[in-house]
Amino acid sequence: MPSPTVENYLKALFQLAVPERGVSTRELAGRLLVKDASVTHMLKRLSGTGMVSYEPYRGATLTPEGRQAATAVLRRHRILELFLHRMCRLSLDKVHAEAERLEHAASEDFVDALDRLMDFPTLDPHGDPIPDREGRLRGIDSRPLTDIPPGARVVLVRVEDARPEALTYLVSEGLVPGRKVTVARRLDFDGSVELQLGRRRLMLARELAEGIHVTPDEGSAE
Amino acid sequence: MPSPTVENYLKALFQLAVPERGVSTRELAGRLLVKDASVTHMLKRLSGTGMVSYEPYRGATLTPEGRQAATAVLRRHRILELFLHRMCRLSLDKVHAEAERLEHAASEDFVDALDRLMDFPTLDPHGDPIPDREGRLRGIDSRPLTDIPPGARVVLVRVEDARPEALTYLVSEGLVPGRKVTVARRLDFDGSVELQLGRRRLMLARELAEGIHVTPDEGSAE
DNA sequence: GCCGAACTTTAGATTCCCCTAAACTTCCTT
DNA sequence: AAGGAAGTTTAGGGGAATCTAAAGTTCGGC
Ligand SMILES: [Mn+2]
Ligand SMILES: [Mn+2]
Ligand SMILES: [Mn+2]
Ligand SMILES: [Mn+2]
Repeated sequence: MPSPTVENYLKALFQLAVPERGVSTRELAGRLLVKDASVTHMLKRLSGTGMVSYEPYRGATLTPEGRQAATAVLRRHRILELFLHRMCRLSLDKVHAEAERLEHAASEDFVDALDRLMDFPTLDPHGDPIPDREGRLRGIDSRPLTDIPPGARVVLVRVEDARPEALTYLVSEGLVPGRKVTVARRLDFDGSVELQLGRRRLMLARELAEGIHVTPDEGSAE
Repeated sequence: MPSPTVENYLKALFQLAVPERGVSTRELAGRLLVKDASVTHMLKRLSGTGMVSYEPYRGATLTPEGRQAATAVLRRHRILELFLHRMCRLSLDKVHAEAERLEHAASEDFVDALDRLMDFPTLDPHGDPIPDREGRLRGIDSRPLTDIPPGARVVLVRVEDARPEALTYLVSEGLVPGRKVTVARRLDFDGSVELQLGRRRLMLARELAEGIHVTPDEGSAE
């Protein structure tokens, strides 16, 4: 059984992966909040166990086994998050930290039981897809708020959970998956976006707007 | 935040405690499946942090802070066990191992949410009392099967979860909390007990019978 | 009161995971 | 084609938790 630390490395490697390129030492170190030297050390170890293919100075990639282990962690994480939010009523900005710990302790059996209890959901409470048991994950077509032309009416489908304080703020403004908003303005010089929320207007810095993914609101004519 | 290992030591110290006597190094080592030398090492560390009072060669006792931390772990453990059994349908002989890991990852908030979800239960699925938030735990008056005179009709209130294989066997025989049975015979020379289970009779070795706690069946006249 | 068995601690090593500081590689810019 | 900045690895060390082997303590039985 891989340690929590190893599971976190694998998950990060999976989430930072871009086709055709290895994930760099620095990138991983940044994500995991450890020093570069620690990452190098761990990559060698993971490479030794066959989870990662690693070429010094060239970055690392998951092997098929590593990928499977990584998506298993991601599946546990997201099912746990949804359970914590939907059934335990923990707020959207708290579930990530809790799931971050539970994901390493929860067995497949337990997580499958939660999955059944919630009737086999496909999205976590932040709008991220839940991998199936084989590690496949369905992409959702959505675009970041920063790509939407002014005037468009959209539905939030995903609100990234990377920076907890950012998420806390967005939750406090009601900007959670499912919420409908209108894009009022886009400031091209800094990439910030102004939203119309009912009668209020809210300015979002680019950083924030980039983490909010939306689709056109084709629903209820209102 | 104490590590999982430290939490396990505190919990064991709490559960092995007998009034007026320190818990011995060997006893702890046996319970935690580590060597005596490892226990000595840890006891010094715990003594340094004020969780344990430890006198070399004389055993160890929890301080008030240590006791509080220990009962908090026990509370998490038992609420998780009940949740896994009652809501996730995991079998009685599997919940302990799962809770043993989750207890170190689950926050008080999460566990309190489960507690509410299950309407503030007082007993775990093995019949052990769930400590309240202050660490108080209600004793249940029951006696081990080995103390019951032949002919008595009794209700199982507690089935110890120490040895997993034993529990698996008892579950397979339907010997779970709530089950009513009649004591058929008691073999004084080895302490084993024969039960009448409907039309079947079942012989239980002393080892097993000692871990089954019962009260007189005052319920339904049948 | 002593002696040995049972128990406990000490000493020294190992694994995992992290750190800092120094050396090394890569690759962009001039 | 350097030269240097950015990125990476190596070297050396530390804390947590474990182990084995050896030394020390306690205590019941004679
Ligand atoms: Mn994690
Ligand atoms: Mn999420
Ligand atoms: Mn445990
Ligand atoms: Mn239990």
